[in-house]
Amino acid sequence: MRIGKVAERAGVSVRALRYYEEQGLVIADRSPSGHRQYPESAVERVKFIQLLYAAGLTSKAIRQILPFLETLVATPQMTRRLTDERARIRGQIDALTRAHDRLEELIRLAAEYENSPATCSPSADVTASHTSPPRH
Amino acid sequence: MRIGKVAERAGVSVRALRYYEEQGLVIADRSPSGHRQYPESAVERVKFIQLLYAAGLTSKAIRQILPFLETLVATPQMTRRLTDERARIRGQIDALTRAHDRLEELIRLAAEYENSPATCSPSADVTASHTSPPRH
DNA sequence: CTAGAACCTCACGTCAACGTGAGGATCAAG
DNA sequence: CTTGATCCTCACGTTGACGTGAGGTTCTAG
Repeated sequence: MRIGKVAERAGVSVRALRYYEEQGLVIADRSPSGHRQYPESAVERVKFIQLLYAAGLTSKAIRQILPFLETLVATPQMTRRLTDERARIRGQIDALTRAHDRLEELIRLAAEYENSPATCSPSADVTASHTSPPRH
Repeated sequence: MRIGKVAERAGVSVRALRYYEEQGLVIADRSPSGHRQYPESAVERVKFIQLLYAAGLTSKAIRQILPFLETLVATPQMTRRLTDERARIRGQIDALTRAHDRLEELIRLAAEYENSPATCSPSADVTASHTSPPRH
């Protein structure tokens, strides 16, 4: 399969695929004329790479994890990398969840204002990081 | 309060605080000599800014949301911004959760391999290791 | 009074994951 | 055979949130 088709099916740009090769994340055969030739499996591989990128992993971190997919051989270092990244992602989810909850709180206040602008509490400490009190 | 103290208490760098001012996220008085003077509330404000940065908001997005904290006046656009960002964060949490689950799956496979490498790989040459050998 | 800590303003450097031409070769269809 | 789509390799540009000096002023403790 050629690069354009892989890009289309994996939902990434052609440039991204060339970049992934440059980073050692995908390997492509070459036709006699120099065009990249990908196996079918490349599509799933690229999708997985995208998943990890979306989770905040760097090219380097992905490159260190990818060999496990092929060999399924888990060295202690490999296990360590996997669990480390899992921990990082958990932390990231926590941070996002905190931000989400704070925004939700603000959205609730906004809704209260839209329902009755005149009666809104004048000095709620909106920046404080306490959790909202139990609503009855 | 001066910039160094605010930085320390909010857990950010002095440079970051100057950058936030440049971006219009915090306002600081100036002493006659030109040193920035922050109110106590600046610490919480900066922590909130950091929370939003950590959730992937840009300076611009934060700048558009911050006025709501002071006025508590919710225009339709403000409500829109808040809910839009909440949606974005939810999407981000979803993506992270998918990556997390996928890593967990790999970690499970790695653990299986470490428990019985022979069933995963033909080469059973186990050199001296401090990990506990398989007990019959 | 003096030294060092803390502050100031430029202004260039960084890093990652690509985007965006430039300039040219190759492929697929009519 | 030609033409338009697709591909190639450089190689510089982009974006965001700061880092990092350079060169100079101000504050504060002894």
